[in-house]
Amino acid sequence: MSATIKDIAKLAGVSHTTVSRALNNSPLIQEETKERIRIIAEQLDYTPNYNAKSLVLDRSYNLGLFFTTLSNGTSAGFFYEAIRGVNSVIRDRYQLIVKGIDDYTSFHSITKKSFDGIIIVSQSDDDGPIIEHIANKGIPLVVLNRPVDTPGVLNVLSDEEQGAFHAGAFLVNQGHKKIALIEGRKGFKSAQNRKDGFERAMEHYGITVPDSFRMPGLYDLESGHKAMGQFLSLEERPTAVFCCNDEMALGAIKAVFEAGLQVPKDISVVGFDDTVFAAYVTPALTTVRRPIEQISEEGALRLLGNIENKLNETEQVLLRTELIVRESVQPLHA
Amino acid sequence: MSATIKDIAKLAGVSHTTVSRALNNSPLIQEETKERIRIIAEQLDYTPNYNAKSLVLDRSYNLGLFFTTLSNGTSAGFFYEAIRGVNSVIRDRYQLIVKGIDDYTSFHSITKKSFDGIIIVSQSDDDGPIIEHIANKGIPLVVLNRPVDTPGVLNVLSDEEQGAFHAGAFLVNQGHKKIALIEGRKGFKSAQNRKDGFERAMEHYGITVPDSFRMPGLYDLESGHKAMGQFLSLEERPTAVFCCNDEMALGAIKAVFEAGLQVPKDISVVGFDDTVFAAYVTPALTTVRRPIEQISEEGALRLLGNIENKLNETEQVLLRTELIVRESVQPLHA
DNA sequence: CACATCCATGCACACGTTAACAATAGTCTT
DNA sequence: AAGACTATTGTTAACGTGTGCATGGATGTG
Repeated sequence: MSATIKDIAKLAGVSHTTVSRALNNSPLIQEETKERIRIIAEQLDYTPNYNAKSLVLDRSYNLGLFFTTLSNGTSAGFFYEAIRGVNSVIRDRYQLIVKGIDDYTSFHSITKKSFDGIIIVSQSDDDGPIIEHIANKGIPLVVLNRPVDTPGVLNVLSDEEQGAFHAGAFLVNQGHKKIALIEGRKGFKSAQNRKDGFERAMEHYGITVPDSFRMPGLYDLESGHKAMGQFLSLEERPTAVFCCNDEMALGAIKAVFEAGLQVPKDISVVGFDDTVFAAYVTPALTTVRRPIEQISEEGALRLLGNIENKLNETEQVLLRTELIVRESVQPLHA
Repeated sequence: MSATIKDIAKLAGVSHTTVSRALNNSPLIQEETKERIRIIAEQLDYTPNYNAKSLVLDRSYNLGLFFTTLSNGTSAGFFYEAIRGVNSVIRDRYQLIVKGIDDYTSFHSITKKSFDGIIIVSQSDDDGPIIEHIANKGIPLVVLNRPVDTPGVLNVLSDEEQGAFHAGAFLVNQGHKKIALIEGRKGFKSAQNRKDGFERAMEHYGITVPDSFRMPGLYDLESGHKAMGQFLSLEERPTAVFCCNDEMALGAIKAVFEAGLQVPKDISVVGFDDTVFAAYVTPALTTVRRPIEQISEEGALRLLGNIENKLNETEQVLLRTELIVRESVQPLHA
């Protein structure tokens, strides 16, 4: 059906070896021979058979992009940005194969032959086994978005501690002194990091946060709502609340409105994640944005570096988050 | 490195052909021989080399999922749902290769050898050339989301005319009689379909829409804002406005608020698309949802049918939209 | 002029798999 | 008991490409 190097060879009156070399721009072949062959290839609309190439070169030209799950729980914006970021660096050098980890019944088919490298956008501790499997098989790997301590694995993620620090600092700089915290789900590393950053900011500015200004949370709407309820029932209320994610912030805002108060006029609220809806709720939410697209770009870039230079660099890279200031924080003039 | 059928053959004391047949469960091989070979394969942790398989079987096990663009303009939710839908159908039978059409500098590398089939989620008329290229190459193809008249191409999309009809009918059923229309961008087929559906609903219920109740639009925030401005300046205002997409609806709502009026109390608004933010704006937008996930499922299913049965069914499938009722429409009691 | 050197190309095989055809042994038929 | 048929396995080539080694011609050198 489609032309092969042998067809070209016949027309050019050379061996298929020469054609192969010419099309790969080998220095062994005379320049004019190359040119002649290139022209014939063009005329025949020749495209190399990548399956054959793969077989002999032992490369697949495939890059795996695996998400914890495709079916549920991954936010659309997150997903989109991750694919965009990776795609922007690989362009036409590799094919991007998108998969959900939970679609695998067995990791058996994940081999060095079928993937030149793999990018895991990890959103759960359950991804441990697949990470280990891939590392064991010796496939170049980068894990994004979640800290991971398997040795020999590249790891790129956002510096959430720093992001939370900035959010806290911002509140202080806006004149707030009575600042409360709604924590993330216990056991999640992100929850710990965000809390740590917040605490560090408070310490740094010499602000003490009483125990009554700290409430646990579960990263969901309801727990944010409940926590804010508690704060509102205090004799001395906080003037600002830092919520460890946007969803809890939304719940918190709802609680404020239900109490007949206003955000940000009566209480300021800051979230974390810059979820898609953050810009559209009322008031638009001031929040911390994780640079997902940048993370995936950086991750893809370093992975390609490892693949193409046959290195095995294995550091952990932290990228800075960005504070997105919208309308949910009120400056307080002393 | 990794085991091949020849390694298995040696251990089993048979020829590699027998191993190949055994592992492919050929009826030619004795059941006990099969079992013996399977056990050895298991022990060696054998995985077939798909590149070799592909070469001889002339199949790639790859399915292309192409979007008009990845870099810009595709909405995240749309993107996510499309991938989910397709992914749920193919599972482990194929690898899903995600690409942006605008990343291709040449379609040259898109061949029958590298893709067993291709799904195009089309969002622009500019996709014409690639569709034709793929159809010419004889690669099984389905185009989603946008009507396409290239012969020999499967086409699955939502019935927007019907969706707009329902939206219009809903307004009438809520008691509205003075209903206005903000049209989509001229020249877009979707604009025509949505308008047609709306008109049909008005006719069906015997409601006349004066010319002053019709404004052109560009599918963007600003044109929606401007059009609503016009309606508000009329002596006799409409009580409800159907906007041909959500973004214009948003602009329209903004105009209402700026005029000191309320949605839906003073004017009801309906959108189209169920964009991600539709649920989060205030008031939450009543709108028409296109079943993207269902479209991509249906499309993938039919594509696989064509691939695996070597058919070339080539019909156009219209799927029903769904009216999502939220808070932007007020029932009007006569 | 004989020999070494270098440049451009070809030969033959390899990659891992499937499949057409051949071969062997056992079974059935008459 | 001979021939036909069947069931199971093996032999060999093929898919399209890349590469180590061999080859042959041109060029340079003493």
